[in-house]
Amino acid sequence: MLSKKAKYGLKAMFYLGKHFGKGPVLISDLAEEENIPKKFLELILLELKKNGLLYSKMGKGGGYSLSKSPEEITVGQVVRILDGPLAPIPCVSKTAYMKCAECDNEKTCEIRKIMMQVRDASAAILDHTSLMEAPKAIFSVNRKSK
Amino acid sequence: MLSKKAKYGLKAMFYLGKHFGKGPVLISDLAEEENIPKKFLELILLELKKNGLLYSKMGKGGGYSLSKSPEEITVGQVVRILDGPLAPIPCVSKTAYMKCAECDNEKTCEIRKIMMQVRDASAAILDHTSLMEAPKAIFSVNRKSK
DNA sequence: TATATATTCTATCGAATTAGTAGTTTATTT
DNA sequence: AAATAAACTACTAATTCGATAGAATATATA
Repeated sequence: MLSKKAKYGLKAMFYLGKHFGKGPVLISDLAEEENIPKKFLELILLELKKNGLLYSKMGKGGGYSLSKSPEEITVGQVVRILDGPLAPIPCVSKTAYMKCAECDNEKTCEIRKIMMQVRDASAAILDHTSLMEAPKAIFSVNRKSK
Repeated sequence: MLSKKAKYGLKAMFYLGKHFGKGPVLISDLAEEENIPKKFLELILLELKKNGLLYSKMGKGGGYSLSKSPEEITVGQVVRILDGPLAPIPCVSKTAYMKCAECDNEKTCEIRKIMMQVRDASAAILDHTSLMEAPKAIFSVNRKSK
């Protein structure tokens, strides 16, 4: 499940994507426009900033803006920062791999094989969808064998 | 993230799949073989039984077995019972749809469009992978447009 | 330099979820 | 009746989620 945090974060990022090049946006405005609890949004934007996706400026005339163009920021990046790895289980994560405590033979683990496919499919979609092209459905899943 | 509950449940189901046709399996044996806390496993098996995936018998000579052949049970079914809908957000779930509280225009919601793709990709994999064919990689994700 | 503005930081909090455990009850076989 | 094994009920500790509160810091401008 996508957390509210990630959902709010994505909303904010899309909003900032639409405003890209038009100067900084205030947290307050963003919160009101997108119906996000302001204080919660503060933390979210800060986290996205610390991970290099946002630029901010304090004081009058300040606010938040994307640190690069919307085409260069993917939904996958945002989700990973706010919700952690896309992988359903740590042992199939490419960005945060961790061996299963119990599992002795990773090669033969059925669960791992399936979840690997799920991870790959999800990552393929989320990592190739930027804040610009988001609305387009650019992927499909095709049956191969059997 | 796949919960431990679902992970244990899948392990148990694969185990029962391998023992299909060889008589009932004891919770105790299953718990020990697969390194699952016995009491926790009890609850899991009960839930899978109540949802029609397992058959059980009390008393001596009793135990658990699949209620149908392993080919007929998919990983998706097991995960949905134990962890709920596959969809990352309720508004893209086919089995447990729920409108987003805030969202006024579902058609134009970017997040929804992306998560719909993720759901479809995940469901395609999990719903077409049975307890038998689990180890095979039968799907791939192909880029379409752009 | 004082003031207003806006982000940043630290801390806390209630509710829900997760991952179990304990103990009792019921059904079944011998 | 005794042994066996699942079924049921009820907790609980620890963590995560979704926030909120208030103070600190940086920046612009008058």
